[in-house]
Amino acid sequence: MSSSSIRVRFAPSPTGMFHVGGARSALFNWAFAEQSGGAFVLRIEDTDAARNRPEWTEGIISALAWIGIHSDAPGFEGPYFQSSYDAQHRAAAARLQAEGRAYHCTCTRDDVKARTGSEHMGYDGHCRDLGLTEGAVRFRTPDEGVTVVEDVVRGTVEFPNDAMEDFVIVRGDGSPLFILANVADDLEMRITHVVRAEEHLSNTPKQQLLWLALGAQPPVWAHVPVIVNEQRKKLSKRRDKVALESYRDEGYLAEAMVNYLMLLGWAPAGGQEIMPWAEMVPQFRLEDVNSSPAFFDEKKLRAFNGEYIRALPLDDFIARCAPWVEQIPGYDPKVFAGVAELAQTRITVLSEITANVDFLFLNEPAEDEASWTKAMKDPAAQILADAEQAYRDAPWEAGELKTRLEAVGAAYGLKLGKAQAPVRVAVTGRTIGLPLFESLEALGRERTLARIAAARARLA
RNA sequence: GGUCCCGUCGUCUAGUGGCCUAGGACGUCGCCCUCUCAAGGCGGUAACGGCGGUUCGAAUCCGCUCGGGACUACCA
Repeated sequence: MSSSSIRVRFAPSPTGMFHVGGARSALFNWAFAEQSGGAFVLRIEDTDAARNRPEWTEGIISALAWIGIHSDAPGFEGPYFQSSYDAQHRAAAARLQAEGRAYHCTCTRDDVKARTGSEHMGYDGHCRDLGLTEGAVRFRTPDEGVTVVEDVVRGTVEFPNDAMEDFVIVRGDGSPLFILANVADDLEMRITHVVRAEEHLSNTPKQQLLWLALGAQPPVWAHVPVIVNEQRKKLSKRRDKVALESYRDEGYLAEAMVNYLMLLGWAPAGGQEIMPWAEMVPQFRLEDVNSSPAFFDEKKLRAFNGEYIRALPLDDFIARCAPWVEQIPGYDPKVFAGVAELAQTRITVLSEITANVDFLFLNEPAEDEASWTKAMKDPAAQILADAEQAYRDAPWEAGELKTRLEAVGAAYGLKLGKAQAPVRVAVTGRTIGLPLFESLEALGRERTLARIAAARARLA
């Protein structure tokens, strides 16, 4: 890998399950780093001890690995933990104070409100020149002019300085805040491009001021659009299904998830959407990323997943189903291998494999009341009786089983489409499923006849 | 309230002044195929938020307006 000086970072805080929005940001960073042979730095922003938990950190690392961002891949650096850079953060704050760029302040929110008479007005600069030696530390922002942020996806964005309050960079207890720690770390880790979600855009002028005050050249900024729900609100951990892990557990393929996520806010040239990672990377451009929010559409994700499942070589498909089918009591890998191909076009998430093949392994087919009432109508009892008769001595092969059931149905003026329904439900428990006669062949004569008999008994 | 961002089919997008009677994908609807269900094939549906301007010509440029969103903590 040709190494470049490009260094990006992904800096999640471990305060919950790993989010699809975070995954998308990570992927954009990863693609950008990979295409230039640059570095991708993973930094866990764990300075909010009250909300952090080690298992969330583990979750981030394993979720990143799942989508192809492995800690042993070339270019990957970290994980670093923000909490272990506390000394550097404090040093940065001290330097800012020493140079008159920041000052102590003992005002409370209420003090400020009382003075300004407004909920909405920011800090009024009360302690600016008081020369206090304790309390929180605030950064002195310019009173006039504008701070210009050059953003690769948004263009030039100007923020009037008079609307920017002197913000707190260190708490009263001496611990640095995100806004400072984040900048100090990016500086320390020589980050060249900050690619993150748009929700951080309004922090950016402040951070840019911090970079400058710390004597450094700010990075290239790229604020990618947020991912929203159907209400067009930012995806929220409590309201929306956002945990990457839950998609993995449902049987979404990592390749499909990655492909889909990359398309949220970006599109490869030529209109082709299903595209492997290796082909997307070289053509990914930050400047081509859209600036409007994107809705996370699980329907489309499912469609992608179905495509990816169907494209799997059969062996691979079988292997990927293992975590689900192995949990079916009585599971037999050889039997499953025999019907797997029939199931491959019929599922869109891997977890659906269970309902398609469980009848082959369970002692009794699954109970589904709706299927039963739908299929066991009028001539059902006779059809089952005749089928049982016809199958008793039939050569146990799908084509023959089909021919015989066709004949059974014909006696009642029924096409195979109707005639097969009672048999299907008797044997598999459900009205929909794999092609019936191949299923019977796989099940075997003995169990097929037993289930037909059981259904007849229930009907009688 | 303040600051900022965004606005093409229901959704993700292509489109950067004429190739646009706006293309693709998902969804949806219909047809074909068919032992159920899928898959597959074919076809349909549906959008430039609005109003003004610039221009021979605007989805593309400008202004206004409306609508949506983010941030606004001694959280990250």
